[in-house]
Amino acid sequence: MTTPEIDADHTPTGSAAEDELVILVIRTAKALVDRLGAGRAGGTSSPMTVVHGLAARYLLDREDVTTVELARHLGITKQSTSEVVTALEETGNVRRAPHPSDRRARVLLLTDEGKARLESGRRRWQGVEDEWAALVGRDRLDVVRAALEAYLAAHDDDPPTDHASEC
Amino acid sequence: MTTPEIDADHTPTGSAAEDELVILVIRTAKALVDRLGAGRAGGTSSPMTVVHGLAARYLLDREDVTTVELARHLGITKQSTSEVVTALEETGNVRRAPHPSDRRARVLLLTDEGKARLESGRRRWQGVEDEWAALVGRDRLDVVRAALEAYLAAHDDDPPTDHASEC
DNA sequence: GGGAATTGGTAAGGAAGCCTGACTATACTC
DNA sequence: GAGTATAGTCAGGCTTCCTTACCAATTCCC
Repeated sequence: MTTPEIDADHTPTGSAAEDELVILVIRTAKALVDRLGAGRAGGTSSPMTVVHGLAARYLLDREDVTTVELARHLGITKQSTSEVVTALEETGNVRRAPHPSDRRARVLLLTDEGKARLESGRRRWQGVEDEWAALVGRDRLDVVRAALEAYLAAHDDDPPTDHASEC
Repeated sequence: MTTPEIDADHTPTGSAAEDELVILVIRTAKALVDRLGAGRAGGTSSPMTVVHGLAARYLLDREDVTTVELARHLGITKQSTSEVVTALEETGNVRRAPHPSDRRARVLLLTDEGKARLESGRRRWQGVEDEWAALVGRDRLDVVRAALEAYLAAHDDDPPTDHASEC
């Protein structure tokens, strides 16, 4: 323990395939998704998939999120978002309440049950993160976090054609 | 650096939603995929999707890759991999050649055209990476790369039930 | 040598996630 | 009040991937 000494220059293994960073991020994300999904298979409490988790996660501590705002955050269409929310609603994790000032909109609220389940999910995520930290060190992971946040902050807007502003 | 002394206070912004690292990785990956896919929409040269890119990327500089090995690398079933390879073959990027020593197997080889297209794709990835580097600095990105590689090295084996070794 | 079990590969059908297109109902602007 | 923009839903389809089922070549083992 205590800093596994990561060796930041790659010293290519010789054969082939030094993955690009972009590829690494995508592959890691897939590995994480698979990992998290595996837990779900065990009949866990989590809603359904990762998207549902992301959606619920976004709802936490917010009380004025509408479907379209969630859609923007998730980077998918509002229609797909609506499906996700419906699933979340049917499993008792989310409640649709009338919007206080806009009668066509509805705010999405986590139910108590939803909060509890999300909390369990978050603990699981935290576990993975801790494990990762044990591998490379907390400080490195902080750098990773900052870099990812910076990227997302820079282009958090590649909407898959909200398609409402098209002629 | 190399300080076991964990300094875990992130100074929460107060309002809400400090994303977990796991979430950040997944969201970044999606952003990247969307970004890369956007280029494809413009009638670009790239095969089809990110998976195809990952597959082609793995084939580069290797000459003895079979479908199942590729499947293992991609983390999907061999059936799905076969589909991917077929698509790659139909677009002239990959060629299936008989395996030198195993007559039931076939090796997957990038055609010259495939190599050219892959190269163009890699340049695009590199561009994204450069942009990111401009944002956070090369050195930080090197840390990110190392951390991702470490994670993948640790659990690169979550096969979605190869399902051939069951009961 | 001659099965039996493995392994590489393919084919057909289905589940899941997301998208486009079309349509209400409310809100904003003049 | 008319016209446009926005929140949301419904219907249908595409894509990706998985499951189940199946061949063909290989290896194990007697």
